[in-house]
Amino acid sequence: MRVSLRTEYGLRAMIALARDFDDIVSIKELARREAIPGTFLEQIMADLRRAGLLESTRGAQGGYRLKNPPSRITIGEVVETLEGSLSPARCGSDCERQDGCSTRSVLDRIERSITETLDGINLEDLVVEGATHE
Amino acid sequence: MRVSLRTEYGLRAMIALARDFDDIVSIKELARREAIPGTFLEQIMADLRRAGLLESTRGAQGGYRLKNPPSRITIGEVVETLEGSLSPARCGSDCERQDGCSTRSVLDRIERSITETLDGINLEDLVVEGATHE
DNA sequence: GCAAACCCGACTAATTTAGTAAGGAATGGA
DNA sequence: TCCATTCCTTACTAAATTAGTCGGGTTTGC
Repeated sequence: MRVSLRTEYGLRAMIALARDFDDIVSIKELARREAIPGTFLEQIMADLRRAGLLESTRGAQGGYRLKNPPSRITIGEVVETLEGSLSPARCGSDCERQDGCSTRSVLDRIERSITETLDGINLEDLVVEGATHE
Repeated sequence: MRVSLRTEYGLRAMIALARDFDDIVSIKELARREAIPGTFLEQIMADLRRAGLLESTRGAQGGYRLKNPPSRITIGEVVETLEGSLSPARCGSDCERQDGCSTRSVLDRIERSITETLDGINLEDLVVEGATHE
């Protein structure tokens, strides 16, 4: 259960955009600032845009910016977009004790707890926390 | 960031042992009850024993049981044993802004939050919650 | 002694991760 | 109008991880 590098990159890019909320920043510039491979970041940003967390401007002088203010975007949204569900192989239709299945409730409980935790932290929190970094 | 099947198996086995806290249960029996491949479970149990969460008895009529009462074992311990750290590639010695590195603090904060959450749930909680399963 | 059970390391197939590569489409400015 | 810039999309690949299997060894109760 580790956070993938892909998600780390996505979080860092989102936090960088949160720091300059008013500007449009290109992938090239973001990749340079955060030392992330450009073509990889391109894919990540596309996913975040499709998920409705970013908006893009195409063409020259184009780039990305947050679709909502930093305080309105949680890291839960970012992580869920880039990682998908927490659960492993799901208890499917072949599970004979579907209703009260204890396995299901254990994983669900863990998933709910973690989701709640991550939804409780927004980008603004992280910008403030990491403000001293340069 | 998904919980591996390996960890799910480990959690289920630990919960099963928590239900019969007084008995010694063999891997064969545990594997049957929880429908987990026996030789795979064997490896998982060995890891949990090495981590100090289980104790084993060798030879005929041997098996495993929890080293401590269910209320004293958290799922954080189980998950950490079986999954290892949450973090991806760590911010190593080549990171030029080691001290105030914002990346580091972001991942650390996420990791701390999740760890706290998982350490707040013990095996007894889960036994009670899943008690209706059969 | 022998069967039941844990113990241990090596091996493998399938999947996921972390990218790279190549080209297409939109757009601002000269 | 042209063209450099920038986003957009799909396809591919090497390395790592996951989910096991396999074959043997050791311990112990009966």
